[in-house]
Amino acid sequence: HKEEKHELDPNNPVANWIHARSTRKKRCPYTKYQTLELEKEFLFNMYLTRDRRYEVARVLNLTERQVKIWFQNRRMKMKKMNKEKTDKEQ
Amino acid sequence: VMILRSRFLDARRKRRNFSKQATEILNEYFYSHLSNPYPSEEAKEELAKKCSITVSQVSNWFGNKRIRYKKNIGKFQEEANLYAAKTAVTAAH
DNA sequence: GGGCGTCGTAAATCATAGCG
DNA sequence: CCGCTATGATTTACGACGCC
Repeated sequence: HKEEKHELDPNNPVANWIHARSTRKKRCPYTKYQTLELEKEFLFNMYLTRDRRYEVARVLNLTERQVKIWFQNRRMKMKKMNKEKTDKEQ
Repeated sequence: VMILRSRFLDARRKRRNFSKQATEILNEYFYSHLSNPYPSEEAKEELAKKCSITVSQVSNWFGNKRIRYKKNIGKFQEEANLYAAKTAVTAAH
């Protein structure tokens, strides 16, 4: 489930690969404090309510979108860690 | 507490480079699928088994390989030729 | 039907293995 | 032993698609 429009260029195989959109925001590592607070919030609950998200974003000086995506990524990380843990036990 | 936990998590970054044979297998797949180096989940599982590493590690390897190859195709030209020749030989048999 | 969910990934960055 | 770079892993940010 992953196809984007692209034109063929036999001389450059890379031309067929997925391109990042030029409008994409550059990755900006969060501070220790921001990460710590996000982790605490995640410990409290894995899913954010609308106003909890607003509050966290305000306090940490992040956008609501960044907070939403951070939680999505954090849930994926947890899932991966759980899988590795259960895989190891079999 | 969180500090200790984060140190513990960072400790997981301890790693060894993959074996020569594993790298060989991954590179063979990569260069023989250069026009679309995105192994399916099943292909990843097979590669993981052959390389004695996890599926996650296979995904990491392809992610790193794609971006590093794309960033500097010239640097990998020799390697690309090597594996192209190698797969040509095995195909001839 | 817009907004949030997962999934797979790009790209940058981190941490260190290991070579010269 | 040391500095540097190659390499494996982790962290942000998003597109594609799903569901309600």
